[in-house]
Amino acid sequence: MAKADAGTPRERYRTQVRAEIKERAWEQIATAGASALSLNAIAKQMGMSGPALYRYFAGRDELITELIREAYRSLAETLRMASASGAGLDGLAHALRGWALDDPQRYFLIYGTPVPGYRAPEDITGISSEIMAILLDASTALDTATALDACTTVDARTAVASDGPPAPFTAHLEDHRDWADGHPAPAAALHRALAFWTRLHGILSLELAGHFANMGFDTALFFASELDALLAQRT
Amino acid sequence: MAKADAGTPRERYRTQVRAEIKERAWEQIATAGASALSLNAIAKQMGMSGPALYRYFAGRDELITELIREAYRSLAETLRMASASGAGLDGLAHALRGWALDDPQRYFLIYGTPVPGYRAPEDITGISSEIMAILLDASTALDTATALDACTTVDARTAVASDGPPAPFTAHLEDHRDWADGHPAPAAALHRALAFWTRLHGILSLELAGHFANMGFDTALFFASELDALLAQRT
DNA sequence: TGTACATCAGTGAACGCGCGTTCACTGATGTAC
DNA sequence: TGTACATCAGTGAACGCGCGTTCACTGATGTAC
Repeated sequence: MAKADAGTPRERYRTQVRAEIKERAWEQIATAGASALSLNAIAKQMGMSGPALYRYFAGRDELITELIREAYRSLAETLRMASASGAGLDGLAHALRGWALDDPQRYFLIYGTPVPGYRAPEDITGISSEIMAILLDASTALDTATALDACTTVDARTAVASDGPPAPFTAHLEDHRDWADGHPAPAAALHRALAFWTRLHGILSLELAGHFANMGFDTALFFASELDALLAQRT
Repeated sequence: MAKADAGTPRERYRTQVRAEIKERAWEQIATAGASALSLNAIAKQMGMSGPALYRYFAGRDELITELIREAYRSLAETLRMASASGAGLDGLAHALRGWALDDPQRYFLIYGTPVPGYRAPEDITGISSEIMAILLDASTALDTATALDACTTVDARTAVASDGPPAPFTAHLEDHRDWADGHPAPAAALHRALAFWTRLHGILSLELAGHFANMGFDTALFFASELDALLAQRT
């Protein structure tokens, strides 16, 4: 009767098979992309008949949704661990990059071309804003540290990062910060977090899609360069 | 016998029907994404039978390839016109944004999630590097103008844009500029062009995918802000 | 100008495929007395 | 401990669908004399 009957052998078997289905699904996605994911193909690969999967998922849509959820959770946990190890925005960036390179199609499942009409369920929005919260934490920490530096050193190049009037868009964010969901980050940190997200996504998505192939430069170096510029920039 | 028999009524009809097929294809892509594109559905919508389309395209793959080519050509022409009107990098950025917002799925056809295994034909690479050349022109022009400013004015904030030793990645590009395809742009301009591309793509792709929906800030303002930062940045 | 022929757009039937999904059923596993 | 029953994983057949693609054919349009 209890909802979490995880102890009984049958329940353990169930979760195990569910896990294997998802495992095969990830393999398929990595090989041929999410649009090619097929229940029958997964079943065949597991040595079962197609309808058997309906014991574990209500249908293809539910499986895909679960995979998206899993991708979000995996990314959130990766960033949470990087954050916990005290690496700051720089560490988050490299954790993000590592996670993306680890399974490009998983990255695209979250940040790739949207399929028109699909709506992500409610709980995924939650994970998504948890990710944003981690970014905002690190962003706030950076700005705070920079401000302290500026007070205790005479290095003008560091000081400029928190000097002068705020950028127009930073000012705009003062009045449009609902998406930060109550996070106490200053507007400058919101601004930096947004730039962090979009700039790194820009590089990663083009890199993973192969648009840098045959261009010959070192993509890791470019990534690091953009990251440096971002961290040094005044918002 | 001549290859371009564009004058004869039959040829005019042919190109007209071909154009309508592509038109319907774009409508379908805009509605349901590229993966949902179906020859039979297009034929039905035009009031013909499915096999009729094989008079105009060798198959689904050729049609999609042609659409991708058309998207690249459209983008290249849009940027070429913006460039010709003398608007510089700023104008290119807004032309790019307008083009992307005009038909998000067309943008994703070029810059979206790649389908593993697909290889673009040779001539598309050509258009792609033509786009890059336009970017490099504008980027070079900006750096040159900035350098002149720095010589004739005493505004230190402008001068810093071309001051000091080059960034490490700019130095790296000195040795890895084959992709510029003989373009005479200085390495700093290559660097800025790359940042232009990836940063704006980062914003646009997330915006078009709906990741900014319900965040409440003005995406156009964010775009302009990132553009300003990019143009002011020293490379 | 009309007649004979070639070109070619479009049709309808058909093939084979794989998809998601349903349903009635079998057989093994777990549970209650 | 064994017996009766309930649970439930998995099967195989079937449905309906739409897809890309081929093929032989019809009929209209253009061309050559």
